[in-house]
Amino acid sequence: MSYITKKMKVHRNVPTLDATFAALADPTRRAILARLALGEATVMEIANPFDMTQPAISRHLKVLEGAGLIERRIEGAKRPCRLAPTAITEIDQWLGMLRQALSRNYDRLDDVLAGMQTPKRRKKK
Amino acid sequence: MSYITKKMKVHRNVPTLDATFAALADPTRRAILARLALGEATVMEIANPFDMTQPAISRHLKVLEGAGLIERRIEGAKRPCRLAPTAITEIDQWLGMLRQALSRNYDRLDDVLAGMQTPKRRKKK
DNA sequence: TTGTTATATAACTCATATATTATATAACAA
DNA sequence: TTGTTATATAATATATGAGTTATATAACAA
Repeated sequence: MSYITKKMKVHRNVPTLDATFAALADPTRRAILARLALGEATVMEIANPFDMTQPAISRHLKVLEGAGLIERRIEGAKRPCRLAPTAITEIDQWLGMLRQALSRNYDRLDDVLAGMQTPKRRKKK
Repeated sequence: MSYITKKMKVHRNVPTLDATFAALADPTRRAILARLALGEATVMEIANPFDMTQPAISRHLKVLEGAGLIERRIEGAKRPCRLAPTAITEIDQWLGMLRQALSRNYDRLDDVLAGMQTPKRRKKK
């Protein structure tokens, strides 16, 4: 029996996780986040170390902002960026499900191993 | 002053995080993982709830396996899949950096707020 | 005002990803 | 053996994504 009874249409209406994971899938964007982990920075400060044009970086920043991974303020002509907490929280929540499942599997493995010692015994770890 | 002195070529030589985040960016694949969190399942068992063809699901499973998110055994003609722990661990490690930075920012905010009470006090930038 | 700096947007190219249908392979059942 | 089930692969169409150059806008400095 399946965990769901009817055909499942994948809902694209939870764009946040899509956007966040997609944003993190790009190494340039992860490098930008690593940079911002050191502190706030303007677009040009971020762009400088990269072998890439400023428009390319601007697009990456837009993606990161859309994913809730960074925030930007306006300071004259500059747009300093910094890390935002929201997306990380959401990711952690979702990963929690997998972590739990994996730890349950681990417990089950312990059961199996324990069962090999004392067969026919059902044990909880 | 920049945190790195010369132009930075983004290294594509850490394919694991790329692959893992990219795998998680797809809602179908996240739904598959959610299914597997309930326990091992064969390809057809996984495919059934989805409004999508079997080859499409097979490809998704290949992506998930390539990302280290699932493992598969061979059992006759069936290929049961289950969650794998490796990718999650790696993600957690990487996210750790962001979490740390965010909590430091939070502490700094506390400093700022504290500084507002007692002005002229030295602020750590 | 004029020129310069900081950033964003548009138009375009090229590569990659996702889905489909059709088909191949391998195990199983009769 | 033959037919059926379980899964994978190939060929293909279409969409999306990341980079480029050129240009627009807005703030700043002189």
